[in-house]
Amino acid sequence: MADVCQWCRGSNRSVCAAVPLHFHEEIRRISHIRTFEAGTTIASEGHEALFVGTVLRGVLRLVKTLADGRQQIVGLLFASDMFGRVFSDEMPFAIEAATKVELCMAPRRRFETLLSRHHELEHEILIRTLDELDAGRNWMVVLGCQNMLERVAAFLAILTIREHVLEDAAEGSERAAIVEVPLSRADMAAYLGTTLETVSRSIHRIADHGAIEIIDPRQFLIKDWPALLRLSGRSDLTSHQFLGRFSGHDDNMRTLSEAC
Amino acid sequence: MADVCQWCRGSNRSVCAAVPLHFHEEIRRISHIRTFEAGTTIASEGHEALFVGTVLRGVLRLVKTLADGRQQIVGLLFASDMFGRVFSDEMPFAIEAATKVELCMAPRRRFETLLSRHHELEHEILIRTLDELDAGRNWMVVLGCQNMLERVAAFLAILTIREHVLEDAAEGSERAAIVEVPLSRADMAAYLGTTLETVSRSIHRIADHGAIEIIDPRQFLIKDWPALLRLSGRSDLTSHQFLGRFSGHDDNMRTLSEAC
DNA sequence: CGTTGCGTTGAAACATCTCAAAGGTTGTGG
DNA sequence: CCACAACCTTTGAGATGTTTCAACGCAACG
Repeated sequence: MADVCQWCRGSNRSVCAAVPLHFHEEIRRISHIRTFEAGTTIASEGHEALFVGTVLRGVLRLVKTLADGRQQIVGLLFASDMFGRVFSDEMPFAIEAATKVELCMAPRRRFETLLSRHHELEHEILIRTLDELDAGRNWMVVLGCQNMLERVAAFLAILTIREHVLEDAAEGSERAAIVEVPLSRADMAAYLGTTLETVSRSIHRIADHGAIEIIDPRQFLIKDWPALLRLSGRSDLTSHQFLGRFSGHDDNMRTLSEAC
Repeated sequence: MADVCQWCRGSNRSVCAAVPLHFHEEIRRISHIRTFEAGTTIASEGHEALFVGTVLRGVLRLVKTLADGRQQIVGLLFASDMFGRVFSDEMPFAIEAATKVELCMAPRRRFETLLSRHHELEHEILIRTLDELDAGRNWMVVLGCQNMLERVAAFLAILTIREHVLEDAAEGSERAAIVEVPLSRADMAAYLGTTLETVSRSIHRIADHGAIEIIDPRQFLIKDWPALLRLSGRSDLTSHQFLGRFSGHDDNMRTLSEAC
């Protein structure tokens, strides 16, 4: 329990990392760390939102299920993203573990009380919510007016940026440009608004174009980054559009994005 | 200038209406009211966000334009909605007048300064941003996994709820169930992620089903609300999902939604 | 009275979905 | 070590929904 906040003092984009250290003691007091296996439902759609928190490791998916069973993933949460819904009694979407996840979680009510006393913290959450809103609207553009090849390419491009931003921020290393997709074809399809077959076909077409090389179904080598961006139909793509301002300090990837 | 805040003291969902009256004096001091003709660009994508404010009358559209000219409307702002982007220097989307609009606007920087001094106001903005995020994600479901007939039906249903909530809140009247669509077919298409031809065909198919009657291209009589909801594929549809918590006080429409 | 802008309608082209089957990998038990 | 099942991914071919392109209708306007 003593080292709950250790992770958040590191260099990351979490709310806690953005907030003065003396807040950590208070946050620590109401928080605990838990892990969940892939596939676990952390919070159900329509139920009361009991917990909020931060993703430490793994990926969460926000899922909306229609009455007839159709599902749409409306958001993916990676390490340092906040999950849960403050100031609302009902979860508008389910929160599920897309991979094995490690979460730092706190009871929602107690966290809200804490917010009311610490406006700096609430301000940081506003900033992140605004960025998430922008990112969500950017994703609406993908869903609304891009074809399936473009959607898949855009998804891979965004994932690439995101992963390399995190890595570089953490260790400053220049790794080989490999994207690790932490999702099944079915999850990708649910996020991209299509079917798993179309996702599979699109990935192979992107590989045929020479932009990527398929290492295994979940790992791709970025062979030609400008080509990938071109296929995504979003040469305008820069990390901060989908990831928020906290991802913009990475010169290496910025160069890559601006190369087209 | 003296009555800038008059509107916001009425019964509406605006930030100002939610905040103690003594704030109005301060907000008034930095605000002014302006009208813009339909089609005017109020803020350009990628430019600095100079103003924020509230829609008093009319409809704003948030537009993202891709390099090749494709456009997606990622949000529509109605009376009492806030526009602009606090705490960001660059507008991620263009703000355009979809109809003639009347706006109460304030310089962004000065408004941010005001926010830093009045946490109640910032809190209200957080609440609204969270609700907008939920609404945006709900719209992602529409774009991601509903067919064109369902999208158009859902759009009409949401508009119906929204208009009647506002009207009923304002005057408590029980008007005939007429939806007024404040958008051209092209704008509807850009919002729904399709073409204007498909929008037109879908509207006529909905009319063929008997759910609506086309009075003129922008006015529809709701003949069978349950049928409209059924066609939308979202019988789960309640106003607060797309409109935020401030629309939930209307018993009349809630009965309508829950009738299915 | 022609022009302009917007909405509707039709028919062919196209992208994506659906259904079906095959291929590959992983883990388990014989 | 092999056989087998379970699961995920890939591939194929026909069905379907949507787009595209073109023409037409209609009202507002100069």
